[in-house]
Amino acid sequence: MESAFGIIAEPNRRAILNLLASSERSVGEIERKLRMPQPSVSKHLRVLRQAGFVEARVEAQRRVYRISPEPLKEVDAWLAPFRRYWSGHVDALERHLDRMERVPPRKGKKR
Amino acid sequence: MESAFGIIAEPNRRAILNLLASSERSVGEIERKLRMPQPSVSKHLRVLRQAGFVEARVEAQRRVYRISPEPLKEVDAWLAPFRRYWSGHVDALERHLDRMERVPPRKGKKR
DNA sequence: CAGGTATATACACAGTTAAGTATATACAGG
DNA sequence: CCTGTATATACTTAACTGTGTATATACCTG
Repeated sequence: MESAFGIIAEPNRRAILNLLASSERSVGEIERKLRMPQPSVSKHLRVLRQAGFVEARVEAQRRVYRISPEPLKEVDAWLAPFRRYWSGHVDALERHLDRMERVPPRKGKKR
Repeated sequence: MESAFGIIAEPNRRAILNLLASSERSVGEIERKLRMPQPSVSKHLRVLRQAGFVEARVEAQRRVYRISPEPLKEVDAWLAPFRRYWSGHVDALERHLDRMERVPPRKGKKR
């Protein structure tokens, strides 16, 4: 599943991203902070890397991972149409759209 | 998988939410607009309903679904720490945190 | 070079789940 | 009532995906 949404559906991956949100980390640091087996960390990081959520820098035997924002940006963008449901500015337009924008599918009108 | 993230990992469910973002719809309307088998629509709607993404109003034999924002709000909130990566205001603080906030490498066990 | 550290990968397995098909329930209208 | 419409649910199946275990690769230090 290559969708950004599918990637962040996994709790451990979100935990890793949360950790990287504040600063870059090596695999070992993630492993210890999250108390998660090393192969698991590496595998999740691979998924995140291939999906563009993180990128790695090689530093001797270490790989230091950091956030790469593109896919998260995409998720953020997807949320846009829904923000009106909680973004305070509850004006008439919203209710209006909600009631009117129905497409009567080729039959008589109802209600 | 009860997490809001798991729920929206499914493309058809996102499509349904997108449709409902602009206005409420009956099951049949969704079925036709998305050209998706009715049992599939009903099943996805159940998942969405149980997870709090939508709520339904009964209207004769129809069930009219509409967005219920809470879980999406939660997703939106989760994104907050990452917004600094693309929210324009790229100031020194960010890079600073990114470099400095590393665990003091060794010198005794942590905690 | 040996030995240790850091990370990646291969493989088998188990749990989850979306899709398809069939059927059940509820209501409306003649 | 009977029929058609609208929606939900049961069950099976195939595909995926995360985990654990074991191993491979790379690099550093003495």
